[in-house]
Amino acid sequence: MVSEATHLDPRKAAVLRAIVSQYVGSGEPVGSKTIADRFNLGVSSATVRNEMAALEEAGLIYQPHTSAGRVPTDIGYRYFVDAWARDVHLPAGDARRIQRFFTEPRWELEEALRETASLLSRVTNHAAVVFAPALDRSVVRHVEMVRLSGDRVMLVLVTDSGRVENHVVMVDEGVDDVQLEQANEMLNRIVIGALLETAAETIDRSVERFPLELRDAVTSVVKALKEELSQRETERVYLEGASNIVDEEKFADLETVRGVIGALEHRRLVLELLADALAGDRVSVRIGSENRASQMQFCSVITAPYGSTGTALGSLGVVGPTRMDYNRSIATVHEVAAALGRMLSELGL
Amino acid sequence: MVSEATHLDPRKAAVLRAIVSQYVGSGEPVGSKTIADRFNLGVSSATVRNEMAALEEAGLIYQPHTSAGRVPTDIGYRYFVDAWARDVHLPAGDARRIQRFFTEPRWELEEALRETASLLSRVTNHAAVVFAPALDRSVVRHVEMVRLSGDRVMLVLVTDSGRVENHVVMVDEGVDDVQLEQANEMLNRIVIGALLETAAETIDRSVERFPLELRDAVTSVVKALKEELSQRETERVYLEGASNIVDEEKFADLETVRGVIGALEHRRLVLELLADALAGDRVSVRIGSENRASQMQFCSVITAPYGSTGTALGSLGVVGPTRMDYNRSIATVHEVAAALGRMLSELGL
DNA sequence: CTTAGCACTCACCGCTGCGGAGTGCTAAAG
DNA sequence: CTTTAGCACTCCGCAGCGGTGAGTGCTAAG
Repeated sequence: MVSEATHLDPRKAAVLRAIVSQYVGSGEPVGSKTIADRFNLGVSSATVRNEMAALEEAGLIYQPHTSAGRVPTDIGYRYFVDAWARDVHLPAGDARRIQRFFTEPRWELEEALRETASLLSRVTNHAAVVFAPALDRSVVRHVEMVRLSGDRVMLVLVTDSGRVENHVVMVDEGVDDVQLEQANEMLNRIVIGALLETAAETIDRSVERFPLELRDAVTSVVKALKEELSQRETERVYLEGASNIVDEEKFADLETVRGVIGALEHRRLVLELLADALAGDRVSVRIGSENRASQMQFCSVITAPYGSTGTALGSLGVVGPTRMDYNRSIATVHEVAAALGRMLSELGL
Repeated sequence: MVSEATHLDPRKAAVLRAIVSQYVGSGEPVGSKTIADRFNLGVSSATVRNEMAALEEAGLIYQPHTSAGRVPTDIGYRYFVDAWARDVHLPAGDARRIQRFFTEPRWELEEALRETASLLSRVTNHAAVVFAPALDRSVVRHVEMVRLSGDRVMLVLVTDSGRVENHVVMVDEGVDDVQLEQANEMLNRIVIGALLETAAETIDRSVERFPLELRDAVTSVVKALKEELSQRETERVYLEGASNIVDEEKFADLETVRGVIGALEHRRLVLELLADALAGDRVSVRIGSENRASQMQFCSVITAPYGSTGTALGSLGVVGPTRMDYNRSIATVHEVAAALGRMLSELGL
């Protein structure tokens, strides 16, 4: 993925580090004098200038225009992150804030995840995203069919992870309450303990065990479940703090802001952002052009999987400008993911 | 609320109308010559200038600076809306688009509402909001208690409007499955047919009918339900198209955009916006400073209740700049509300 | 009451000149 | 060979300036 990191001699690295730190803070191109003055590298600005020329040659920094200071490129940020941004730990204040949040009792999974997104956005001042637990491991605990009106039946499916899936299916008008209840019992016998993923197939295999007049209903249940599983995941994305994008990005270009916010509204796109985090097991950082989506060229996305056992239940992350405080963001995402994982594991998931 | 509309003689009114129409289209202050040329009022620009001076005196328009054209004030927009923006009908294209949307079969209430918000935002190019059906009329159809783990029980509650409420409650470890089932049956006997609103109280009144070892569980069910009903409504707000705010507002001020988007993320605030629509029975328009929230001073909010029978089930609307095409927006909100109402009524709600 | 004419105002635009930050290069010092 | 001081150079950002044009308010005539 990331090309083998160019190796930099210690002083070049120090200069790069200084540039990134300074630029992230000030937002303005940083010059050689600033570095020589403020970071005690023990060399003069002239030397720094030489090093900068080399760093620019290597593609790690660039000048917005002749006779301006330097700004990190995406590659420069990448080096910075790989070299120094791992294993930084959180400011104590933030750590406490996160801890306090997770000690409050919380029963509702959805609410908890939404609020986690909100916490993440407030602590980092970036847009935050939480993707709800993957289905893979969920086991069906109960199925209930409830008649809403003549031919509309609500199918409710409860899993051990505390998720409730519901879907309206149509049944033949002729089906009476007794038949429905029989079908319900039968469904429960068949499906309890099955993985949610495979529930539809499990039912499908047993369809001939149902009385004839109910088969239509059962097959539509199967169909509904399959749809559900493929589509619902886009609805399990919680986004909070998108407004942070507006002012935190110094984007000259309103169009860019619009693009980013628009992209965040596309759940599919957000899902993609979070997808590879699910696969990995560490915090993942995607910087600027490393993002596939064109609207995200000026953003960095920091994501992490969360889960109690090491197998990821879901993932979460933040989206901010490439010019962000990577140390803090990474540490925060890491910590929140860990804390959420602990909370879920205490809930027995 | 709105102060008794100043009465304008026909020609002043015509000039105001011209100014609003023109300004909404062009976004630039409109001068007397433009009006005299483009709108055939049969008078010269000098006369228009005189009328404009009077309109400015009356507070309906203003000049951004001396020797600029005129721009409508909030009061001017208000006059415009009251006088001409009612009962305008939709461009045929939009009408068809809406109709087509609502002919697609749709079973999931939540999904339908979310997509309705999306439709509304795409047709109007504004941020759109849909507030889910009010609880008032929902009748409980079924209650189910499902044990998730030792002491955690998931309470699922299905209403005839197709809503599913779920909440995790804690029970005494000692309660076994048989007892739980008994309690469940009893709960169903008590609560089926009750209004969702009053379900908690209904249960509360019958708590002594339950066996002693289950009372704790039942009271926590009651508590959970009460919380649920008071809090959940903020989670029934669907917002789509917030990114439209970014570029459609010509806000010089990024801060304003940030404020608006931030406000839209606050579900409580959005809820307030939608609240009075629920009470009324027509499209409601709130212009600029007519909004209570300070962040909304530069926005107009157009809302309408929807519902099959005349009693509102919920409300929906759009949020855009005060400089919006009121005719179109009002007509669209009206039409979508009506169509959604029809759809729900076909579903038997 | 309407309108033509006119003087006036003021945002906008492009131009110019200046100051300053920051650079790259060169040559001397270590 | 590396570091550093010095210096000329580039170019952004800003402020000042006059011209242009849109739009106004006022006045006086129809």
